[in-house]
Amino acid sequence: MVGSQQDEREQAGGRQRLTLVLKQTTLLGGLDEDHLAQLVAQGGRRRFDANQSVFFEGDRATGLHIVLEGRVRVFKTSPRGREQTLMIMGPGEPVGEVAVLSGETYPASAETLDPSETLYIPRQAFLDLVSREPEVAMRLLSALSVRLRSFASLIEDLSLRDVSERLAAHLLALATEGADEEMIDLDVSKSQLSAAVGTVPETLSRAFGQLARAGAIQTRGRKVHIKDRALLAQVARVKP
Amino acid sequence: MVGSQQDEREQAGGRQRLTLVLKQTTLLGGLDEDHLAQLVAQGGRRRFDANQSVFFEGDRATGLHIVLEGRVRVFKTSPRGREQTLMIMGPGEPVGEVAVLSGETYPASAETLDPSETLYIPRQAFLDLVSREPEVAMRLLSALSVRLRSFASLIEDLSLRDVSERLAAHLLALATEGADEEMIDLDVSKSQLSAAVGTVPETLSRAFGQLARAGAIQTRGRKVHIKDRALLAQVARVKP
DNA sequence: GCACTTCCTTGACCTAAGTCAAGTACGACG
DNA sequence: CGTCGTACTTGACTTAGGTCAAGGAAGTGC
Repeated sequence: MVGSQQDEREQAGGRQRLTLVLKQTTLLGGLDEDHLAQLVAQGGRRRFDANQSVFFEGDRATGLHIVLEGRVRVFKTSPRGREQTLMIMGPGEPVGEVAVLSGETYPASAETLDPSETLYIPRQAFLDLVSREPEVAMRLLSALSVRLRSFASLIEDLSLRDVSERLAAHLLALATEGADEEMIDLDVSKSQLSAAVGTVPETLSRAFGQLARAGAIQTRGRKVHIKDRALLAQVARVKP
Repeated sequence: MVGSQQDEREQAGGRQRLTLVLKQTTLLGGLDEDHLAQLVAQGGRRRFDANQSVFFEGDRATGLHIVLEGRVRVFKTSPRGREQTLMIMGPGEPVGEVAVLSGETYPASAETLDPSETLYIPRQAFLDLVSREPEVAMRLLSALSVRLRSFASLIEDLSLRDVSERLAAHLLALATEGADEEMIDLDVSKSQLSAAVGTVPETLSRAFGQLARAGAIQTRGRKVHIKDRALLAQVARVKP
């Protein structure tokens, strides 16, 4: 019976650690231990390999995921196989909440970029929580609103800017949010980057080449050195 | 004094009528008369001519508008003058709420398509209401979520579909939500329609011509007759 | 009804960017 | 380290669609 007792101890410890992780999330960080434990008990941990599907566009939406570890990419796919990334969510961020709040199905697909772990929360449990906890509702409103801003920007890019402009803006955003404002260490493949920028790998390469020949950047593998930030901002048509 | 008393009666009557209108809105329809009256008192009615600006992208976000009458278009503009419509809001719908929920500035511009009237609600008044009234918060979450779905669709269109496909899909959506599933009475100019589809008027005309020559539609001024719905759906790559 | 203005259509032209193909570079594995 | 597979780059080519211009159609005001 010794092995059985050890298993139960690890499980209790695991749950404590999980609520600790949730306490660090923006969305759920305001909840007390009891609420968090209840939420964990209603849902469940999900583990995914890298490049594994979390859900498919059109699937019936039974719940949402909070990313605990790893990254999850949300994207649309064309019949011809091209993809457009909508967003990439990291630890602490919700995925699939739109489908839980309105409609019947997931409006896009989601898959992991890395080996990942999520907390799955069934639809009703989440709706109960949000309607009872004003702070969670407010935090969720804020998160959705940030997402709408991001989508509005992407729409603007796709409609009103060419690929080099879009890439320049994307690189600037990466540099601004990174540790080093001059050296970007791309944490996704070039292929994924092209899906985020809204183009195909061939065109992305060409756009990188243009920016490099113009003297704005210099690339080596996955590293991008921003040589002339003002020029990059000019190409991107944003403030430096 | 007779004129003065009449003015006060009309104002009280106008406020009663206004709360009645608000009672019909999805967002605020669950509120009682007192709350609605309080909200009205905190904000104010705004009247706009057709094609008048409501707010500009980048302006400091002091509050949001509920459309009472008319229509308000939210859009992005490129330095070269092209426009991309994000959404068109009609009576009962909020405009600018994203900016109130996160960030400092409006992320897009808004202008009226028709002579319009709005209820302006200052930022703090709205945030107070949402945090105190769970039902309003839930309705707002649902509304934002619908909007995210709509944006995701637009992103997919702009990135993964060509103009004729986009126009076909747009016409199908209009026909589906209209009174007559075969005859669409366009309620915006062709120029505005092109901004919604993500192109320029010349290309829109050409796309209309393609769909007409293929036998899917027939146009006469602002009326579009859907002659072959299945074909239109096939072009749009959606279900009929 | 007429004149004027604005919207829409059509043609000519050019370019951005996607498709296809092949070669190079890089990463993973044994 | 060598081999293999995959990602990325580059070239050739085609096409979608935007720009510019002009004419026709429709709407507005007197």
